[in-house]
Amino acid sequence: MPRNGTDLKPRILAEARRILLEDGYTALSTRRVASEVGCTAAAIYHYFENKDALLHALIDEGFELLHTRLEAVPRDEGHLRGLCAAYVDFSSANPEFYEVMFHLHPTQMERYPVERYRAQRDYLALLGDAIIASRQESAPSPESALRAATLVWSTLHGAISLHQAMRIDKSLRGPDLLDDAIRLAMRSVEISPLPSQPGISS
Amino acid sequence: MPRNGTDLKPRILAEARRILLEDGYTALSTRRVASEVGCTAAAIYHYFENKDALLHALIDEGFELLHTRLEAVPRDEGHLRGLCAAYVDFSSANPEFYEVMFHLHPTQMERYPVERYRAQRDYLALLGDAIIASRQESAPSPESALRAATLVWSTLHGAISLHQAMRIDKSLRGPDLLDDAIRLAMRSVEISPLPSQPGISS
DNA sequence: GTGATAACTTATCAGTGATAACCCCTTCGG
DNA sequence: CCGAAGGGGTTATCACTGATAAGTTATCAC
Repeated sequence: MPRNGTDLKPRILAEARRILLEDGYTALSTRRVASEVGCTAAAIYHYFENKDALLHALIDEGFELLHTRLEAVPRDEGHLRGLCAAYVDFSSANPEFYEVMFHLHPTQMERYPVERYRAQRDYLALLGDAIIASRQESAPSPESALRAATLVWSTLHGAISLHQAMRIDKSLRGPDLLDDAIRLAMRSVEISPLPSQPGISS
Repeated sequence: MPRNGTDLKPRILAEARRILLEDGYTALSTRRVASEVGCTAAAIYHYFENKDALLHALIDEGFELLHTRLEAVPRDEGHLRGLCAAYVDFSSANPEFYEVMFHLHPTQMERYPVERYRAQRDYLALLGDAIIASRQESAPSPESALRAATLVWSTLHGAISLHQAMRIDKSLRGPDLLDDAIRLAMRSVEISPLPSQPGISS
């Protein structure tokens, strides 16, 4: 039972989230979290197996936040476009969340199985449903919808990634690239099936 | 003058490159490099201002390699498609290079100005030229060619990034996503200008 | 009360990037 | 031929990082 008044676990999570959002991923160290919580670094290991577990809890939060954002998109005829815009908006509003959610490679975080990223299937399913709904005349199979959704996601992610890594040319405005990516993602499902898709039967 | 026989700088670079390619970015530490070179960690700081400078030299190598790969693409009617395929091939053949070249954020490597990534303008220029050449009937302006090239690049990068970070669904084959991205990137310039591009006059 | 157990702390380890101070070998001016 | 200069390193050390083992304290069940 807590001898420090309140339970430490939510406070650790809160401080870690604050540090991540305010000072970025590199500033997130166990000692820093501990000092702001008011405990010892070793205490964190009673609530989280290791630092990656703590980080993973934050990633879960990020996926949950993204999920609510995407669920809030009205399911009208502009559902797919709204999902794309909401995804990009989420990345711009929470760049630190986006970074740890999608940019941390297994190289840097190898302890956790990909299975825990199950929440990502949620938004892929959302995207897939929207894609199926957007072409009710020739409804694609679930598999090809998943593949098309992955391509949409990938298109948006590419622009977001380059934008956040500040790799695009200075003469280009970042938001323009993001807009272009959204338009292209929409196009990718309008004109699909793309020619010569070996893995797709339809 | 070298008292260790050969000059240490190329050997440091060689060992660092080997460690990066064989054991990945996280295994690349100054002490590890030093031990494999046969010197002390502090010696590295005589040849490189800090670890980031060493890493940056490797990134330069990566850009040079990518540059030669792209330059080798025949400039025929399939130039643009060849560039896309060569870019994707490079990322698959040299994932560790690709990671440090395009995935390291300023958060993790903040000492170096974006200007040193000038080599990236080379392949953007290559892409832009290929785009201009591919539509000689209505040649786009250099600015819109740069913008279109960035979108092509972004589309490829998105698929590569998700593939390398192992974020795509297990039921999907990674190469399929990469192929889809190449096709979509080609489509993006065939159907461009995309509708309602605020920043483009043509 | 007494034991068990959860909730910590203290001490410590191994490894990281980085720096200051020193040493040693070569080279060059005289 | 000799002594100063200086590049090419080394040793020692600092301030960090994540992580663990062992000890301590508070709380709860009985």
